[in-house]
Amino acid sequence: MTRANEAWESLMRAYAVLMKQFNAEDVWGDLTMREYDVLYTLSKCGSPLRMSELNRHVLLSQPALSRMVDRLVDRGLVDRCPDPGDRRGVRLSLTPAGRKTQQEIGRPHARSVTRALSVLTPEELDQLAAITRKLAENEER
Amino acid sequence: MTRANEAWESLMRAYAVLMKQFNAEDVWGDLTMREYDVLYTLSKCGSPLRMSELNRHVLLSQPALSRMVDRLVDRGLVDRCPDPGDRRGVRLSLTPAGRKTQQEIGRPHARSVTRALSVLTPEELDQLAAITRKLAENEER
DNA sequence: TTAAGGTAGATGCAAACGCATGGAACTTGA
DNA sequence: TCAAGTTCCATGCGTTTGCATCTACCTTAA
Repeated sequence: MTRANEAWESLMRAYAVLMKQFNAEDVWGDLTMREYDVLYTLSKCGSPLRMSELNRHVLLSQPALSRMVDRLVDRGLVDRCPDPGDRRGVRLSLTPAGRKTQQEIGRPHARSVTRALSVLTPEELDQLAAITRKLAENEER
Repeated sequence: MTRANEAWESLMRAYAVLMKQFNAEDVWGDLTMREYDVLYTLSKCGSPLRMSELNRHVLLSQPALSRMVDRLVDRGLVDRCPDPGDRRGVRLSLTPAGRKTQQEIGRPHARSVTRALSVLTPEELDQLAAITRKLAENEER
């Protein structure tokens, strides 16, 4: 077992444990965590976002994301309009209602995150952020 | 945005990026990553394992796990037998075929993991493992 | 001993997923 | 300029998922 494999296994385990914890919290309203993730990504990355770009951030297949966006559009949380520059593509953005929903869920969820990670020291938090950022940025190889 | 929230977002993003990378690798045979995860957990945690124990390690609802184990039993990869000490429960273990399959997939996958994490220094790998272990162990609060 | 409450895992069912594929629009090179 | 290849997103379809619920078994306490 190499160091790399131990680190990855430990990361996966932490992810699973925390995701379960967060999922069990009663803050999601009538959204799933995955749906919230889409709203959050749209709010964070700065709309409008392309489908493919959004898909890069969300752990979901392209067809599944396509249909989830469908549903969010139907529910009035996301706006999907054709991209004038590339007529194959779409431009996705939050509606005002979508932004509101994201914020209302995001606030208590952010508190849960803070609480769950409060076992780490500020130095550890910085290290964790730096290391995982390095991993995520190294998208190709 | 607190440090904790930045760290968590970065961790999630790294997880998503790496999972997509691994999923795209052609090493999974006729298993899904989630199915492999079950076999891996059984091999790592030392069988026999209770359903509920297995469920703690796998990011899947209890019913979904129950049915996945069904399928793995049907395919001859997992053995499920009643627990003599608690007749509600079951004892899950790998069959020889299951162990073989896990190893055959695990080997190349482990190499992918090593490669993907090779952007980190040994010190960073140790820090990552230590920090995420701390997070996972703090299961309750 | 037994009734009340809790825990382990299975099952019905609607919703969501991934894979394969489709059509339309962009890009490239001859 | 236009045929071949690529990219973008949507759709058909069988499989898997989560929620709610069920049954069976264990535990506690009166």
